Amino acid sequence: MSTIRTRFAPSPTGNVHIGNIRAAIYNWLFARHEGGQFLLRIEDTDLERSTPAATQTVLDSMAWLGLDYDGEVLYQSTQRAHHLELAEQLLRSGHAYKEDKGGTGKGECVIFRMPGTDIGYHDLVKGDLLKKAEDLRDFVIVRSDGSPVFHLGNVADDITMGVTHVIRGDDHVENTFKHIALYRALGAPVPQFAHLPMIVNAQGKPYSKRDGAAYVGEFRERGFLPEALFNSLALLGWSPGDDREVMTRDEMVAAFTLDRVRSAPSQLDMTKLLWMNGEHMRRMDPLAVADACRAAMEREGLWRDGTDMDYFRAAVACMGDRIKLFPDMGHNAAFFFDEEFPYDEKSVRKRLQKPGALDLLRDERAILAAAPDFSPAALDAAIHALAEQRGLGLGDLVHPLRVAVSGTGVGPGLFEMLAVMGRDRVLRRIDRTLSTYAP
RNA sequence: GACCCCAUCGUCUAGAGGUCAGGACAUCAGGUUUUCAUCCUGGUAACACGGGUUCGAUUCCCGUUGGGGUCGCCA
Repeated sequence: MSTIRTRFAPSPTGNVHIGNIRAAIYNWLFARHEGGQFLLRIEDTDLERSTPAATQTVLDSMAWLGLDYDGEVLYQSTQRAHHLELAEQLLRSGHAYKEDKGGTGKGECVIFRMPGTDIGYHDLVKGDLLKKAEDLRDFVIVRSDGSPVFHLGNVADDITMGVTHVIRGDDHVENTFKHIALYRALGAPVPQFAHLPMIVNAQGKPYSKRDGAAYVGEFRERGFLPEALFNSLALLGWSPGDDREVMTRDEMVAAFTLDRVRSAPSQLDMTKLLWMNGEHMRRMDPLAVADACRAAMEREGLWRDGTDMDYFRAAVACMGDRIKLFPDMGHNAAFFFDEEFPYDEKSVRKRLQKPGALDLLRDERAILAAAPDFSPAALDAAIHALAEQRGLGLGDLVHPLRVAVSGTGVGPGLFEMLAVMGRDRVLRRIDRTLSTYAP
């Protein structure tokens, strides 16, 4: 009774590419679905780039997305002696030989000898794949400076970790034939392989930094929800088979199978990701949404110390669907917290600088000052009554008032917004507006 | 160049011989609304091409075209 084991084996470079993290997500999803284990190996053999900070970036990205791994992290750099030992073993068994490859004078390296036969395997997403013997070449497994090469370390560590399913990007399919030969020569069971199509840009080329946000950290900084990025990335190449799209982690775990993974590359649609983010936000607890907005605003330096949390939460709730990303609270709703909010010139011209507009605003102020109750319904009734009394449309009263208290022509429903702001604040703002624009 | 992979609306996808080719995002047109965002209704929009196989191909096979990947003492 062997249990399924998958792994994510990134080399820490300081950034985690979305294509890479998607591979991690699929490994995680598959392991969780099968009740198996999801392991983590850091391929830190490139000492130049593999700094502690770079490794921490990988760990942070995974934690943020909820990709919890089983057991201890295996740092590949600790396995060097073992890798070299395996190379010796291959040398002894005749599966490898030493040679000054290319006669460059760099010294002898260890080269793996391909078996000279065709090698085929069944890829869990691409189907049956075969490579003819003549298309398979011997390859270096230990450099002349004595360091093990990727292929050897990768296979050796997967054997050590007992990995049963290797799920990775399809830029590795060609390597797979080499790896299979290595497993066999080492007398180890060959794992199952599943190669994922890449995430591409509109030109069909690998999606990169130039195409927009390409690293997990960037999505986090922009204020995306990890659930939304997880969901979107999972759906890029996989679908549950029904029409569900907005899904929880648990739902995806329950539905995930490798045979439903497509083998054609796909593009990440930022607009749909934004929509997905909104969907997940709407499913969140309102208090958590407010906290996340605050955190995002703090990150961007938009948070004002001393802001009353109850007022902040009410304001967030009032903004509702208008917030697509958490930082939007700071971008589009700053007027809630800023008594010196700027006035949108166009709105002022259109709503406040028309004949009689300011007089009307004074009347509205009087009514608001006298309103027995500052609830949305009561305010609605009061302003409605004034409109009726003057024979005006509701808009004639609503628009100037909105600009007077928020400086902008767009925002939440006026009466809800006034109720959240409260009488004192509203009156103060009207006074400011009046003194600013009164002739 | 050699080897390999891929091909359904603009995008993400469902589809595993017979469907009005379905859904989502985007888009367009109405409706609701004090604005915006929502929300509701409806619409436009796809099987790359050519051969087969079959009573019947989006679906199976071959080819063409197009796109991509790999060909390191990188990972």
